Amino acid sequence: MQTVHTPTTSLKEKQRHEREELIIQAAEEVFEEKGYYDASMEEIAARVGISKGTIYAHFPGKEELVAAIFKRNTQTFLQGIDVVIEAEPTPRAKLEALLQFIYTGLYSKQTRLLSSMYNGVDLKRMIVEKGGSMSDLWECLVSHVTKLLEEGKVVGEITSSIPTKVMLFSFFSLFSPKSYDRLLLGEDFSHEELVAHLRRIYFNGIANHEA
Amino acid sequence: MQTVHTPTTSLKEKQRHEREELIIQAAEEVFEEKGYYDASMEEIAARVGISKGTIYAHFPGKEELVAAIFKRNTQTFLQGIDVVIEAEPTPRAKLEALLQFIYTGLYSKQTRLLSSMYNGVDLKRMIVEKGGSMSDLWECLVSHVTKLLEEGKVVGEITSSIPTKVMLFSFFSLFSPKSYDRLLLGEDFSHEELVAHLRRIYFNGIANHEA
Amino acid sequence: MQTVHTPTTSLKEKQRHEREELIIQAAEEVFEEKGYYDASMEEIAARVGISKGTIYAHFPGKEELVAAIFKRNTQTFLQGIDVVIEAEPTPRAKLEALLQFIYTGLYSKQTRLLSSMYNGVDLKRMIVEKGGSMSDLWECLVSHVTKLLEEGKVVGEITSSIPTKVMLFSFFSLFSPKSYDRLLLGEDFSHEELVAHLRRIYFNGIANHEA
Amino acid sequence: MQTVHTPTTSLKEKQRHEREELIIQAAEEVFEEKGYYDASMEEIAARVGISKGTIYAHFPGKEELVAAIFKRNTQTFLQGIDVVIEAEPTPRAKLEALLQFIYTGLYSKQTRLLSSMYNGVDLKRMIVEKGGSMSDLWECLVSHVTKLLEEGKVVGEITSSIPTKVMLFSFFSLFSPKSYDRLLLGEDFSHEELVAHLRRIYFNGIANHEA
DNA sequence: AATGAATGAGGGTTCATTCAT
DNA sequence: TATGAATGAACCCTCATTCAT
Repeated sequence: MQTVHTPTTSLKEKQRHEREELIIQAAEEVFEEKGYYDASMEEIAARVGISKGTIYAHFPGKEELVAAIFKRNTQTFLQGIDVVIEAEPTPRAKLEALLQFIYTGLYSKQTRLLSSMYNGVDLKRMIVEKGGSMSDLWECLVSHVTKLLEEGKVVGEITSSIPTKVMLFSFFSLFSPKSYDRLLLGEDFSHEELVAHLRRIYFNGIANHEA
Repeated sequence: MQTVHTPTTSLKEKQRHEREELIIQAAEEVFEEKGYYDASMEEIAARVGISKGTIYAHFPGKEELVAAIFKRNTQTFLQGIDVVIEAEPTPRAKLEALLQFIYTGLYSKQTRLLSSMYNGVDLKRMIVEKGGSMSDLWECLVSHVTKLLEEGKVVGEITSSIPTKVMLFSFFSLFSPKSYDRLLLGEDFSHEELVAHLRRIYFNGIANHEA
Repeated sequence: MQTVHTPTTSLKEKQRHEREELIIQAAEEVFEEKGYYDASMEEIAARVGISKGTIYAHFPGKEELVAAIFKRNTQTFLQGIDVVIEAEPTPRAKLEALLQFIYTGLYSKQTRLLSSMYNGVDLKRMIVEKGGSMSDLWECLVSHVTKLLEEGKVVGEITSSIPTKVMLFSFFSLFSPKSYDRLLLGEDFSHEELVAHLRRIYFNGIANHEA
Repeated sequence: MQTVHTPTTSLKEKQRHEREELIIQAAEEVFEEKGYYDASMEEIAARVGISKGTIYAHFPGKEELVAAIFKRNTQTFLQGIDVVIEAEPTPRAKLEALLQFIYTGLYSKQTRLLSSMYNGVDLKRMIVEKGGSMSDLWECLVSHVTKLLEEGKVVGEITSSIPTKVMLFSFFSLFSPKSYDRLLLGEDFSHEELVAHLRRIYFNGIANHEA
């Protein structure tokens, strides 16, 4: 009997989720293309093929739409991190795998989106207020990398003469997707090639050359 | 007669320039504090102590105000680069000096400003369209760094096994001021310490270790 | 067959009526609490425990819902008037009874509702257009009071030196529930006390003091 | 010298005031015609012959526009009250004069406006919050009438057997302009006639008949 | 017949830009 | 030339109403 009703409910739930997913995707596109302010609810709606009002049936407002984007991406992303890391033997190998995962995965998109919106609203405030999940992604990432770097120091793979925090900072600086990458690199490099080179620079840069 | 008028004209010209400078300074402040959208012409004018309308006597619009900021910074900046570079002997020393100059100078502010506004407007389009001068800074910087990197390769200071373009990219990635620097680093490092560490990572990363 | 169906139909009819009654009650509540504009169909529906759409199966729109409220109240009210009046001997006694009936009965609510919504919509137009029934209540009331006042004049209970129309106007002015009653009176008076005093003022005011 | 500047300033001030006055007048019209909600800033602006935005240069928002209306009316009104009262000898005469003043003056419009908007917004809240002046009018009026009624009781003109508060309430009930006055009275009475009759009813109603 | 997701017109508000003074 | 009042387009959001299920 409940088997009769449960599917019915999940059908609607499912449709609702699909619709929300479509909205989030469109919003993501438009936000990235135009930035937070020039992205209008109207255009987002139009790109989904629905009306403005419908968005508000799914998300309370524009800010919450941004928060939802981050939340979704965060969830997807966090799920992958552990799997990737555990598959590798040494701290350095783990870091390299993490790096590959980040750079080729949706962290790339996320960061690009973030940077396209930073200082959009009080995006800082907003993400702190509404998106506990956003901080989660960040903290999870930071704690993983920190742990790996320190393990690397312990096993002698990584030099101890540079503070871990600086290495952490370099890590994110070097591998964060830049909006000017194409500008600098032209079309000469694939993502894969680029990341391979950057990896070499980074690990050479932090390597323990005395070993 | 014209000898009477010419100085008068230059006086006015001078005053005009001073006024524009004041506007640009105020605009720079407000844009960085609030981002492109939340910065209002009203507030910029108020901070200069003039009226909105007067801004329009000097700049055609808000976008052009941004362009003017970049243009002025560019000019100031370009003037310093050559001096700094020429004072050093080797390619690597030149690069390090350039780096120091960049990181401690106003390129820092410029970048921060840029990132605080990126995707504010169609800032991408705008800078391309209106800011020929913007590209100038960029291209000058790029050509200098490229030249130095290649010279370093020639003299054997720098490994030839990584493409110059990638090194270039790394250079800017690693040393560009990030909005999350304080977040990652806390208050533990001064700018000077940080740049010293990053320099070590970078040059170790691209060093020719066979030498 | 039709004997089978007829009761079925009336059952449905009855249920339909009950449903409409529930909607009207909820609407009345919400309209009075929030006023016409801030009352949303959503909330009315929610308070009945049905969906918005269902309301539209019973009433063509929000305005008609208001009209229906007045219509129902009118009917209920008109039924009481005659009974009350006939039970009294003299015109003045009839008027006093009527007054008591009005003031303690649902005319009070009606008027409060009306005033809470007046100029809500083009409520004026609407009531004229849609609520023939509304005018009915009004006209019935007016004709009864007019008749009683004139009878009172004839029997010498009421002064003839004031036009009946003015007395009529005073009647409604004095006894209409005001939204500021609590404001002026504080908590010092019960409805009963207040109406007793007002009755005295009114009848003293219109009394034939020569008699 | 200051005589040169002062007029310049007052000219602009004056123009500003005139413009505000025009806006308030138009707003008053539209609010009364349509009620708070159906009155759109657009229409108010159109009726002044200006654009929507201009209204916002004078008033922070729609609610404040309402508050401004009340404030202005209040000021105008309060100025008249004392003058009118002092010119009369006895409490009753003062009350009658006050009544005449109220009924024929702009209190009439004010009340009509108020009633046309009551329950519009949280108009209650709003007026309390923003329009200290609104309460002022009310309290001033109430305190005057109360005082006069009690003086009347002391000198024996007015019966002591009805609480002053009730008389107060009756006073406002009877003389407040009603939206249904024309409905009840037709075109048979002028304001003057009507107020004369009501005055008689009221004072007869509260008179001390034992005297 | 009931649902509630979707619609879309409409409203208040902001602000870059213009222009009469 | 400087001013700042005025403009008006654009935006976010609400909610009565509709309609596919």
